[in-house]
Amino acid sequence: MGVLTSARRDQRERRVTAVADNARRVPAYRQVADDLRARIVSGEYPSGSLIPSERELVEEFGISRPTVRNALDLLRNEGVILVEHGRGAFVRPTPTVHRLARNRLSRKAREDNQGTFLGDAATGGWTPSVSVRVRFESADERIAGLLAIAPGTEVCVRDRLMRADGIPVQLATSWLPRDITRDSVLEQMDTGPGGAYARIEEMGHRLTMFEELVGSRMPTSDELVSLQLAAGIPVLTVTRVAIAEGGRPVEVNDMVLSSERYQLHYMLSAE
Amino acid sequence: MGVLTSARRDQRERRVTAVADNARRVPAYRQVADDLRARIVSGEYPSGSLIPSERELVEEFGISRPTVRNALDLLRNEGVILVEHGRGAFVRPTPTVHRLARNRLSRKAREDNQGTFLGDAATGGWTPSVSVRVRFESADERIAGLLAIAPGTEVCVRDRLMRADGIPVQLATSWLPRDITRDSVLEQMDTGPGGAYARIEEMGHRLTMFEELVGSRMPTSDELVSLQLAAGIPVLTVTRVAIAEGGRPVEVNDMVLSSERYQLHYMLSAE
DNA sequence: GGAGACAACTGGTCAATACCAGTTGGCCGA
DNA sequence: TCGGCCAACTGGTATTGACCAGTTGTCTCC
Repeated sequence: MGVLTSARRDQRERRVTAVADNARRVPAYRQVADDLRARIVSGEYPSGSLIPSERELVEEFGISRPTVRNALDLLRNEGVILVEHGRGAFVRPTPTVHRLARNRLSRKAREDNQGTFLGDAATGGWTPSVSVRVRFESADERIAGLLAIAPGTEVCVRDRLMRADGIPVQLATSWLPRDITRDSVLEQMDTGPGGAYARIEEMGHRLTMFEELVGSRMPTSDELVSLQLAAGIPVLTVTRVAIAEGGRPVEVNDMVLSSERYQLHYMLSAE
Repeated sequence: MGVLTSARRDQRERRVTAVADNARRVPAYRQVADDLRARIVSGEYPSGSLIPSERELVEEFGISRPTVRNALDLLRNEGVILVEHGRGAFVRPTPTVHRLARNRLSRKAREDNQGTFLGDAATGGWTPSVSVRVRFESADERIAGLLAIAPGTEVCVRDRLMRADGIPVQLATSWLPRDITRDSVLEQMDTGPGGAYARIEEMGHRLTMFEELVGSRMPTSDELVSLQLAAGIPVLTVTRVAIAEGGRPVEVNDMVLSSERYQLHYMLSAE
């Protein structure tokens, strides 16, 4: 006999007595989800531990398996549990958050290390690694607008996948006008010490500003795979435009970060 | 007879021929979701329109209702459709994005209008309204740390719900040390022209810096209700610390924004 | 002793069915 | 004419039953 039997009877009695409150009958699958969530936050099911199997929960609560699965789906979409076929459902360990340093784009920070991602790694104390793919294409409407060039102009595109301690944490795609990158190391996979921004400056485009546009959304299925995201975890999106002396935009950088592992840190003047 | 019958037979034949590819059998509910999603992006089901009812889809695809619901749940969690009990499922219209201005915290912007939210409204051209609740409590660990005060010190807490054109778009909670707010309009609901920051400066705390920490997560059930969020839409979280001359933090502000309706805009110096 | 088969778990998918709960519009009676 | 009721839609919740598909430990056979 499950706990829900009495709970439901209570609800029914409340309805019968026609109390004026708006309290709705709580569906069984919600009750189960709430119960399990409570056990997790209370520590009864510690982080990383296996929670009872679906069939065990069927027994315990006295409800059918679809209803149990409905409850577990809720917790999964909230990012509370992690389900593995053939193994079971685990309490999701909360990963450490990498805080993107507020000064990550300052000239000094850029000179001190190999690039912004490697700089973040140095600040955060984790081991970075990057996979790069370079290709060329015609600028579409959006990129052309952000780079202030004509649509169709050839641009150099750098796709990168960044890892922290081997775990994929960030996807980035940069677009640079080809007239800046042509015959430079920017069209190679490794841009050398100081990163791409150092090379851009060496070619006479002194950077003055970075503009960042921050949003958030659920990951696409591609991102879900490449960032190894769990269900119910959104991504942070950052579009950065690097602006050189004279106001010319020289790079657009679209970043996708696991919201579970990243926070962005900004410092703004009050003036 | 549904479209899936032949699709599934194809899969089975492919398995029998033992082709070396890793193509898995695609579950029926996934196929239905993919099909419906394709119809939506193709424009066959325009934005805001009603898609066929669950029972109609059962007929069309020749599958059971639980399977249809499974497919619709997918689309719902992706934010593709919006389901209303008793009415049907609608193609989700993509709402307009409010871009939080890069200069929203500059002194000039603050002087020009009633506060940052009202300033954003002026920039974005929508009609703002705010509900405020003021209360007092003891600072917990986190707030005390951010405000550089002793835990347990009494603080003034301002809870706000901001609306754009009547639609709730932002939740904010501010903590201010009571020694700053005592006997001031900051403990009233309406802080007057220029907003809270203007009052803080009038009391002799000239603001020099704002620090912002940006993250993202799925909404809590409370936030889901008060921000009227659809399933599958994450929220942006911003923790802002206002720092006065001399380096003293004078306000901590936790903001929760619908990621669907907000983007944050930052401008960073390259120096 | 080691490799492989297999049993016994785990979750994943799907059907058929029943009834509850909002919404809507039309019909009927006052 | 107008108000209210009700039928016929819509999605929401839950059951029972079945079989598929990964994972893992054990047991047997070589």
